[in-house]
Amino acid sequence: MARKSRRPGRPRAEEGAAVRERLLDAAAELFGRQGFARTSLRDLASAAGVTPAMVSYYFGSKEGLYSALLERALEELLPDAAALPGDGAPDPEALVERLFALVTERFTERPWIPALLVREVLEEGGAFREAFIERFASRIAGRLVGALDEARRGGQLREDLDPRLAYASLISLVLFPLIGRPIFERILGLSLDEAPVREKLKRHGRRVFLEGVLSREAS
Amino acid sequence: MARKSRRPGRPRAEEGAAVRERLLDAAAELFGRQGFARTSLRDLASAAGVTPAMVSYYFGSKEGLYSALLERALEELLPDAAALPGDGAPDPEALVERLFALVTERFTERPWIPALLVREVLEEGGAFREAFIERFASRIAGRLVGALDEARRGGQLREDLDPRLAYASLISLVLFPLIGRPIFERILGLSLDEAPVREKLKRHGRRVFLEGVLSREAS
DNA sequence: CTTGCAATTAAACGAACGGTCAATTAAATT
DNA sequence: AATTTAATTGACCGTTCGTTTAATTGCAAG
Repeated sequence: MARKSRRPGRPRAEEGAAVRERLLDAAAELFGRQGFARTSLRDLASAAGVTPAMVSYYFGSKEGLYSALLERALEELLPDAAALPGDGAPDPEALVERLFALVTERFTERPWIPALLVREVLEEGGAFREAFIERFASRIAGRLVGALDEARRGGQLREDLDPRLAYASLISLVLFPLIGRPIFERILGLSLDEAPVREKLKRHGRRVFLEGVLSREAS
Repeated sequence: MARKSRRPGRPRAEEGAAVRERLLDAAAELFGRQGFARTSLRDLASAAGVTPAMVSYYFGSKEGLYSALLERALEELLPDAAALPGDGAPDPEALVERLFALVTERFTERPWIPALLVREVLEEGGAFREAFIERFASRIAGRLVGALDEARRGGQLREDLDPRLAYASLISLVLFPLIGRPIFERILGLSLDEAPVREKLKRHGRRVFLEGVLSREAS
């Protein structure tokens, strides 16, 4: 990776990608794989082919690089979130289908996203938990709980359903197989790299959730 | 916590609990709350009221203390796992009820267990993943998948159900609300400290899963 | 009562860490 | 062409970490 040691000084303009971007890429890779604390500035710099001082230069500190990375990751997910439920027409089946498809595909094509989620949101003291809740989870939760409740009042879902618990179940069914992917794959002998398996998983999850919450008459 | 600094030497026999146990307790608390890397030996020792050298003395190293802790945690959970499915009589409803009750109660009364699960099993590179899969997850998975498949062949569950995916859904519904407990509690305004909320959650999870997998005729 | 082992402390060690800085080179501006 | 600014390095700093060691004290065995 890192070319042989260079002399100091500003490099010629022709060469490769911006250092800032390479540092962010290296951070996504290494923080996702081994976590924030276990990744040293020296690791990061060497993966990006520069010296640790560049982290200070571009991001002020290791924490700064981390914030920038999370910022970028969040930015990538926001359009997905925005495209989720049609606020006006509460069609729970379409919403659920869309949610399963979105999460399953995004999280398999960019496996460092669930890894970061585990490390920085689920984990006690995770650096990203606050930002994630404020700017992401609570917004989505609000809309989904609202949509579920509306569908319930419209008679599509079971009368006695608590929409908050339904939301928790939905998120569990959608997220946990991908968050626990390495473990499930090993003990069940499945591979989400294969598209047909992903399809089966989506179809199965959708069905369990919908059968579990739809009202009997409406189904 | 730690009494004023003592002179060296072996302490009088009368006083409190064994140092080894106090170190394990402190490790459960601190590793669960702030993680392995962010917990220094000095933190640990001070929480246990001794000096960091005691960790070397009793466990050889910080890693050794960690292994001993995980060992103890696993030992605590094994009886629960053993008491799970009656191998002979596949009654999915009873099994599911037992599983929800067990996990929900254990994980709320000892919140450092889900925290450790996140950190050391779910997390990429978690130190406990291998041991957990070998000695715990794969055994439970084998038995549960078997029980689910048997129930399916017996006509209690949907004919077209893949028991491995059903297992994944079951585990997701049982585990994720507790693993993501702090986040769910915040964005949904619930508190699992209250027993009635726990009961509602169990009942809801059980129902979603069972409605999602039971065959229509048999229910 | 003595001798030796067990348990503990204070002090210190070397390694690794995050971070800073002067020096250096190239590009941009005047 | 001269000057300023941007980007980069290598060397270094102070801190913190996990671990080791020597000294110290109590207890058990002979």
